[in-house]
This record gives sequence, structure tokens and C-alpha cells, in this order.
Amino acid sequence: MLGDRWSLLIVRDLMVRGYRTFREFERSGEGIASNILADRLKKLEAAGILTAEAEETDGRKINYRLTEKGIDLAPVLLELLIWGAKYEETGAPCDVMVQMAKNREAVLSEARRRWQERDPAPLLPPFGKDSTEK
Amino acid sequence: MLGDRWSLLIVRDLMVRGYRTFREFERSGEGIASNILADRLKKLEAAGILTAEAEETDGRKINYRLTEKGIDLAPVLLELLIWGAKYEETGAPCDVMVQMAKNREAVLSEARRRWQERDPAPLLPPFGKDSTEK
DNA sequence: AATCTAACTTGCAAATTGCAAGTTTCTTTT
DNA sequence: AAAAGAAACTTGCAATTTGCAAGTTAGATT
Repeated sequence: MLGDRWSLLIVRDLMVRGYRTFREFERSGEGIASNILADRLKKLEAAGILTAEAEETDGRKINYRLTEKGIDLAPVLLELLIWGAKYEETGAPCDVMVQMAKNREAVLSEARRRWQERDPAPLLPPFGKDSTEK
Repeated sequence: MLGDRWSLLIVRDLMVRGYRTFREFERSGEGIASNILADRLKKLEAAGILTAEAEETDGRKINYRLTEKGIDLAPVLLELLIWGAKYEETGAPCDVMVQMAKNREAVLSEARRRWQERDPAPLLPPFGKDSTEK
């Protein structure tokens, strides 16, 4: 269900980067093709991991949002982020990741708070390709 | 690197099921094809997540073993196991998973102990398809 | 009314996967 | 010592899946 190249990245971007729309994913610099993105969003929705709802103020825009089942992946993603920062070149700022590793519980409750309150502020500052492109 | 259908399952089987050989993976009932298995083992080795070494007593057998980098994925896998048991039909015994969720640190240190001492005993009792086949 | 924008679709080529059937090297049995 | 058996892969090929480029559609702006 999450065993493909993109699904977990989409969940991560919803969770730590504060992405909400199709456009943001497309432009994130990760290079996912639009047809694949559409397909993954549909499958993640079918799996109950996220929901899609149109914005009231702009009927074109669709807001994707994690479900409870989706936000419950936060511990998995956090451990994976920490692992990746330790062993791979992720582009994530090293000192920030060290802090996160020291305060897992605080990071998780902050992630959940932002989810509950629909606070779109990213947990991590922009990193990777999206920090070098506008 | 882990973003495909099989890689994380292989790491999980090394970590919690105590698998060591090609044959055990093939027979596990997960249904991975032998060419894909060979390919994933090669790629995981190239990524520094596991090592392959021939057994002294039987020159045919190759023992696969996690590296430090590989065993450091334990927190990720544990959280994913817990998540899966909560939301999906994984076949893992429910009460065992509840205990694991309550004692994450103990489970992790036991996993690392078994890795260090090369103790092949599985962390979890057989579950899923491999518990119904011999 | 024309233009723009967001979220997709579609068509098709290229890469990946899965299946069945080998092959090779080493071990055990007769 | 020869034959049979095992373990760990390869190989060939068909079926999916992926990625790219170019639409399309519905709603917002100028």
C-alpha cells in the first residue's frame, strides 16, 4: 500500500512540508509526473490515508489532508527522516534533524497539533530541491 | 532506495523473522519472484543495508545479515508494524503487537541484542502466510 | 469575452515486474 | 565414484507500471 516510490513521499510532504494542493506536489522539485501523482492521491484516498476536499473560496483548488490513519504514520516518517539524515544525503539541515532526534515526542505532538488545527506551517524548513527553486 | 514493494519487507524479515537465506525468503509465502529477490538483495547490499557471506559449514548457503545501517532501521520498522497492526489486517497476533507498542524501547534493544549476538530467533512468532504453510 | 489556472487525462514509449524454466556450484546419498 | 539433491541464482519473455509530453475541463480573473 505504501510500497512504491512515491506514496510515502506524498505523506511526508503533507506532514512535514505542509503541502495541500496538487500544484504544490508537482512543483516540489521531486519530479513526480502528474498522472502518477493523480493516481497515488486517488489510491491513498481509497486507502483512507488522506481526504480530498474542494476549497470554498476557490472551487478549482482541492485540499488534500491526512486522515487520523494518515497522521498516525508520523512516528514512522519521523524515524525514517532521522535514519535518512544519519546515513544519506537528504538535504535536510543536519542540526535541525539532531534536535528532532532528541525530541521525538515533542515533534510528534507538534505535528499532530498542526494537523488538528489545520496549521499549514511546515515542520521542517524547506530542504532538498524545493529550497533552491522558487 | 527503500521505495519499492519488496525492500522493506526483506529488511523486516531479516529483523523480526530471523530470516537468513535466499530460500527462506522464497518460501516465506510473500510471493516474491526469485529474480526480483536476487536483485533486491544485491541492491540492499550495494546500499550498505545488508551483507552477504557464505556459510563455512555449507558452501552453497549464503547468509544475509543486516549491517549497522540496516539494524538502525528497526525503529522505522517497529513503528510501521504497530501502525499496520492498528489499521490493516496484517495477520500479526494482536495481543503481541499491543505489548510491543507498550514496550518500544525493550523491543528495540532486544532486536539489537539479537543482531549483535547473531541470535536467529524471530522477534515475532510466525504470522501471515508463513504461519499456515510449512 | 478572452485569458488564466488548477487539477487532472490521454497516448505512447521505456523501464520494471513476474513467471517458468533453466544453470551452476556445492553437498549428500547410493 | 557416480548419481541425485539443494541452494542460489540467471535467462527469456509477457504483462504491468512508469514517465513524458501534450491535451482537456471546470472554475477564476482581467
